[in-house]
Amino acid sequence: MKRQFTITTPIFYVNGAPHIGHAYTSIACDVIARFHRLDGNDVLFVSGTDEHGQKVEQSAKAQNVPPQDFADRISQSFRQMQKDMAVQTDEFIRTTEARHKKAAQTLWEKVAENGHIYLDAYEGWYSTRDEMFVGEDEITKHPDGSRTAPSGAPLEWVREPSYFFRLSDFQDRLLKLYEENPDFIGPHGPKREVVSFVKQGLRDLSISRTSFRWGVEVPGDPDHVMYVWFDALANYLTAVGYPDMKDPRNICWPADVHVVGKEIIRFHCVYWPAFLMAAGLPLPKRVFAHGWWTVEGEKMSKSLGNVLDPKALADEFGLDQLRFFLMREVPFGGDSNFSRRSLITRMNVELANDLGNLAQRTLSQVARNLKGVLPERGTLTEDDTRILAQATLLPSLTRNHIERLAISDALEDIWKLIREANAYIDRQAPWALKKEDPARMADVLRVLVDVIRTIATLLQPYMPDTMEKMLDQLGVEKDERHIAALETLLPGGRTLPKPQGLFPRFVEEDKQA
RNA sequence: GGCGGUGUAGCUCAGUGGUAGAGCAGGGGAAUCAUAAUCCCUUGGUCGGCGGUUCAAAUCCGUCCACCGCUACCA
Repeated sequence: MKRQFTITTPIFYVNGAPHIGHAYTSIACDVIARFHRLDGNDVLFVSGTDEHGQKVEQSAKAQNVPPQDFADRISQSFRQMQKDMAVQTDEFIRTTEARHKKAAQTLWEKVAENGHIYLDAYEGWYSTRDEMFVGEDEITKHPDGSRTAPSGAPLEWVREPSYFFRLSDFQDRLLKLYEENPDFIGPHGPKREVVSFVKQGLRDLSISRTSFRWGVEVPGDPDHVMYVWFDALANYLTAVGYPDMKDPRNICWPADVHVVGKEIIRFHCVYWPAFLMAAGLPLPKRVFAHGWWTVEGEKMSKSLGNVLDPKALADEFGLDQLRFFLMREVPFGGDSNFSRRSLITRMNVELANDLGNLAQRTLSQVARNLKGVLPERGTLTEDDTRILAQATLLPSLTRNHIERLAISDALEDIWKLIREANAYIDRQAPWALKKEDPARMADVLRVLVDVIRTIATLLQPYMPDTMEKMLDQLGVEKDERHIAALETLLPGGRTLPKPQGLFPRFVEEDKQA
């Protein structure tokens, strides 16, 4: 049954070049989006960049360029990264675009109209040198009564006018939301953190700043710009045409899932639903937090110099190989470690040996022993029926996993069938049947082609380029590659192209000192 | 400090009351269609420690230890 499916990546903050973490979250969303398209659904896949805030203003100043130029450059690098990773978004929202400012300001006006915003003052210890407020627990108190920030900068008590959002009014409604929609936040760990955070009591949220200018102006009070998160979160509405209620993309709201990094879970699970409730808008159905990558066991950081560039990795190992590894290595939602060794192991064992070799050994026999012509489905033995049944079941198993955002579990099930197919070909030994019973040999090879077709079809979201080639080799036409098409058998008699290895083994170059 | 997470085979992890699991790595064998790939069999764990509940606990409760994350207004 066809349905509308809307998915978003986190909105990327433009204070640095994209790294493997940004690629990971983009690819994960892309796999889910592609799977839904393959399954016949209408998909809106949204990504974008968050370009306002003091940090951007400062970074631009440090480079002596206007903030917009700075943001343009970094935003472009994120777009390029997604292109390099074969991530196909439908919308890319930049928070500096006019359409977005309009959406954010309209959202603000709605929330204000409904009485959830008031003007007061934000007070706290402020470091002029760092241009930031410092929390009570980060402050060092000195014997003479003075206070300093972690940076050592002196602090002064500052009172700054600020608009506040009545977040405290939403505590009960938020708890009710989590309770009535157990899947609203995933996975369980972050969910408990959010729930206990809300249960501890919510304070009203300061949602405007006067200390810098690089932001969306607060409607009716040009001295203030919006707190970046009020601005940034609104991008999800911008993507569906808000506030134009006649925009055809309106039907894409509410989003089915916001995929986010675990560090921004609170903004999406607490502030965002509260803003939407305050504006009287429908809430997203789900927020899902994924974990972080470490690199060779260490935290990725600029100072360690181990920040991974996704483009360089794709160039060295292959884009589909990289996509596969990122999706396979870790249960979506958990933290994981990136190491060359485990990437190479997975490439060689799972891609080259298990899958690539399965296709190659099957197709080379079709090419050599059947003159490359796909045979008709023959009389099925018990063994044939069993593996075909497993293949028939696979689409719904995979669909269920994707529905739960269990991206790696789906691969696990697909690989179970791949291993089973390798066992099947050994049991049936079509190379031995060649002389004894050529008709049976053709039947066995046909069963294998059908099984591999199912596998390749379902792997398209993960490895779009290579699976396209595999389906070409299997003689599957372009319009026979969606999930529903698996229910129709390929007609026999097609001539298959000459098979070629798709996943070469990766041999590490000798490292010379 | 508070809240939360993790701790299961050499490695990465699955397993929420009923005789310890998968993949990789290791060992033995088979096969030779294929990218020296594949298949079969197999070694290996007092499920972080201690205590408790139960006929029965990796699984529930308590406590301790180790590591990690969050602790709102700089995303």
